[in-house]
Amino acid sequence: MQLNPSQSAAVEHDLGPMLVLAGAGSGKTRVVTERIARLLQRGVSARSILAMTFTNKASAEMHERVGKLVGSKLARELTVCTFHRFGLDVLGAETKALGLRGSAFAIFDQSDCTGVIREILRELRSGRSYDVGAILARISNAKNAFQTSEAWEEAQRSGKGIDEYDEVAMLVYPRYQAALRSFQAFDFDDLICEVVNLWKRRPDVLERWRTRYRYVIVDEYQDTNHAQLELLRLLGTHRNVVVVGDDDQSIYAWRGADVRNILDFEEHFGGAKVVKLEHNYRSRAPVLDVANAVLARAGGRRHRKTLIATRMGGDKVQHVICADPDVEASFVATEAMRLLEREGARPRDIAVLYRSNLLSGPIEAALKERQIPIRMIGGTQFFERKEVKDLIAYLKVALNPEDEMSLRRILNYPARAIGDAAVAKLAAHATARDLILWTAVSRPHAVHELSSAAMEGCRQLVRIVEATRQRFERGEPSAQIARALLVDAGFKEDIVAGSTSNSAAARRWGNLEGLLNVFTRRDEQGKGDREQFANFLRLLALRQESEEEEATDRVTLSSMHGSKGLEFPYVFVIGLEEGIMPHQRALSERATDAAPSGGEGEVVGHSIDEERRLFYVAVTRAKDRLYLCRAKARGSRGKLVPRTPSRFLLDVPEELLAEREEEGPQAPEIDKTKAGAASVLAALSFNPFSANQPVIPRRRP
DNA sequence: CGGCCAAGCATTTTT
DNA sequence: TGCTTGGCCG
Repeated sequence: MQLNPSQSAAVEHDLGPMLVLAGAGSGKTRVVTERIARLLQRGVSARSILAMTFTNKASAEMHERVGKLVGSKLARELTVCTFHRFGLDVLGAETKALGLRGSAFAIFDQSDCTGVIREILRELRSGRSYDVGAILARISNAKNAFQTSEAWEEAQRSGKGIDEYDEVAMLVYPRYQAALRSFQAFDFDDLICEVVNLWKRRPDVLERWRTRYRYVIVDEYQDTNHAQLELLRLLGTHRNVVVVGDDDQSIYAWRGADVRNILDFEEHFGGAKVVKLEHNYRSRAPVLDVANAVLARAGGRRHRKTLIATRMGGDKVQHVICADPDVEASFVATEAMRLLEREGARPRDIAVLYRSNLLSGPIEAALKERQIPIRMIGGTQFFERKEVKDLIAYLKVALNPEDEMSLRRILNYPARAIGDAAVAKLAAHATARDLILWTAVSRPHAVHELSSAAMEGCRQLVRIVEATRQRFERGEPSAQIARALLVDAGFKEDIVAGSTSNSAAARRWGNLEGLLNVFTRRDEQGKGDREQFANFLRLLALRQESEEEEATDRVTLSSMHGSKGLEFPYVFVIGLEEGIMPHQRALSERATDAAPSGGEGEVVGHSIDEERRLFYVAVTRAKDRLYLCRAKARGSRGKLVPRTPSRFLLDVPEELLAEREEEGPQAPEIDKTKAGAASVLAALSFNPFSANQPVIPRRRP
């Protein structure tokens, strides 16, 4: 298909900064990929082009699509990666300038970081428990604003009120930074901030990167934070900076994204050209009418855009009013069934979106009941799951005994009598003699006053790690090594013993199998030596899913956030009630909420707008048909509570919606709970536990 | 040190 | 309502 005039303007644009305001479904990726192809055609060297995205998935897709246009050989020369990956590569290439011991550093994910903070809080013995996530969020905000702990403290004290969490965060921040440095580790924020710091400190280093990358393209620009803007400003002196985004889809302010980056782009990069892509090629007119109505009420500063439909016709958007969540779920499932059987829809054409993952339960059950295959997006990232991290930590220690963070993680996992006291003794012993912790662990008899149980625990751990190390030396495939390790360390027993239910244990074991599969796949493709494997493990923190599925034909269940960038012919949005969408937390502030640094007060109004944009994102996922569902009553910690319709729903003019009521199964409401459970079991007609429960082989005694 | 029980509390989560 | 967390006791 031909490009429209705005699209070609963006593709053809020559020199100088440009902001492409790409409304939902306006062919943004196409514009970016065609633009890259165009640059290459004009003789720009592929090596001088840098395209940054936020997710691995987005960068993979972009890379692939450019490859289709220009050939994979040329595409390989391009740098298409996530912001964080770029930061990592810069830091990795500049270890000398950074003054790091050795060339490797660790990358700490969220749980590593909260672990560090938990430890610091324990040392501070504040006598009260805190939400570590809230503290981390504040530290993260400060870091991204390049406030040192002192400057931050100063700013906070002179400025308006500081709350309790600010106080603690101030106390923790410098210790947290010091701890990271002592582990020679970077957190995700550091991957960006430390690049900026380095470049500011060392103009000569910056100059090298500037000459290398003369064309920079950034996707989803509305999601960038202050540090990323700084990085871009430093790198973009050639002024060939092109950013693409949509301020109306800014939904990550709570994670530190600063929508002002996209609003003020023209100020940050003087003389910028602005192109608006307002033609929508995704959704039918009735869907877009609703989307535009939602935006019409948006407050705050915006780059005003109105989506223009190109796909006319189509059904009115349905407003489905359900008696309760079970009715809602059965409506969704029944309607999905109808679409599959009568309208020729494939499962992959259907998505169910919700504000909070908590809402997925009934839908999941209702779809399963009808044997409809589902795929869930969201939840804890694969590589952040505890058991996965435990196994990785073992492997890391076996490959590098100096990795103290990983060692501490596995020291007493599974439990082997090395508690807090024993760890403290081991650490004290090591520090006093200037040894690494591992050395102390391998010679427990030398450690003063270590209990004999703990000593035995150390010996056991050393045996396991040592056996693993030898396997690596013999060059066994990594999957095989990991499998043996699982047996040696007794993961299975611990998981079975430590899980509340069989299905939980099965799920966790399944995650380990998933990790083994990742290893196997890697083993099969050429593999590489121990060092490469160690590096691979290190990079897992930056990777999301175990890169499976995708191609599977299933109904998608996703949080609204998780659905960004996706599209489906049929979309159900559920739970459109006050308190859920917008979420309660957006309506009333909580002490643990971290206000984005530099934010202009009025936090509450701010977040309501973000909720509205989130609703807009959800609506614009739909191509052909959209169902907006709400329940008249919904459980809130156990009790069924009446619910009022979401204000966003009320903002949509009535004539744009087709309203229908769902009363639920006419089956006389005898005993709801019993009838419900019984009918579910009857419908399943097979053992509900056998479904996703891999057989757990018993280990020989 | 580890297991058990009770209280508290519960968004969203690209890297 | 169901899970995590922390405190207490064996």
